[in-house]
Amino acid sequence: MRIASWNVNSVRARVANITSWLETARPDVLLLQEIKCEDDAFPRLELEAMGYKCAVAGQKSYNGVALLSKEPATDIKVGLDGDADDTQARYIEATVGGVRIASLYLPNGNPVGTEKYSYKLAWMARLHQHVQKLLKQESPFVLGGDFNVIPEEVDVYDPKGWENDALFLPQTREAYRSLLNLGLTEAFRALHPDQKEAYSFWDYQAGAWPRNLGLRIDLFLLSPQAADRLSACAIDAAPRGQDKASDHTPVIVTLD
DNA sequence: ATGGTTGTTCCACAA
Repeated sequence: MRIASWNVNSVRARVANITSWLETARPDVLLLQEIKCEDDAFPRLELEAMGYKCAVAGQKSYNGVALLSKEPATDIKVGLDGDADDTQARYIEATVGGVRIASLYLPNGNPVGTEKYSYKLAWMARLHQHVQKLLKQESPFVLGGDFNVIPEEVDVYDPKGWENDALFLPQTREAYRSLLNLGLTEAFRALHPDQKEAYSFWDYQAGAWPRNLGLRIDLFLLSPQAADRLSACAIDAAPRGQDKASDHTPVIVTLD
């Protein structure tokens, strides 16, 4: 089973990029983030024509996540528990082929020192709580998406320049590590412990893409039962170089 | 220190 994740930075602006990538990549599941539209505006017909069912948690203008799958997804859950007032569409989870799969868009958190950063930490705490519940099932699950966390120095082109950013602050990485330490496996780094300059995001500004000034923030976290089946994890940088590209590129994990 | 870019929307904000 191959599961891909892609922050598309507006699904409506990216329909051509997504369909052309799906034509050749053909993952079993595609997780999307930052779809930036409500459910009714989601380009369902175009993606169904590619052979995918769509489970969508949309929102006007900002955020929004989706889970596309060749086989129908069941038991769809939208949002994380723990804050009834949270209206941001950042989490969708469903079962495909016996695997529980989540598409998540973790809050960016900048600027630090504002309510945006406290929301990020609170959201991570809610995710932590939810993962504890999932782990009790002792079955395979995969959390994929834009984590907006730079796990380690090797995952950013300029660690010094990012040390005060919400994506790389010690407190952010601490919350991320405590999530991992529940017993999850970060698929890419587990399989490629020494690979440098393996990025999944390059800013639109300042020639970040041609200069390869990137970040690796699009991740797959696997439960022990999913990690047992982990056979590959790759970043496909090609879509980032195409016309009208998102600032993120797809990452693909393979479970046997 | 600033500016560099993209998308959505209302004349900024988020990234």
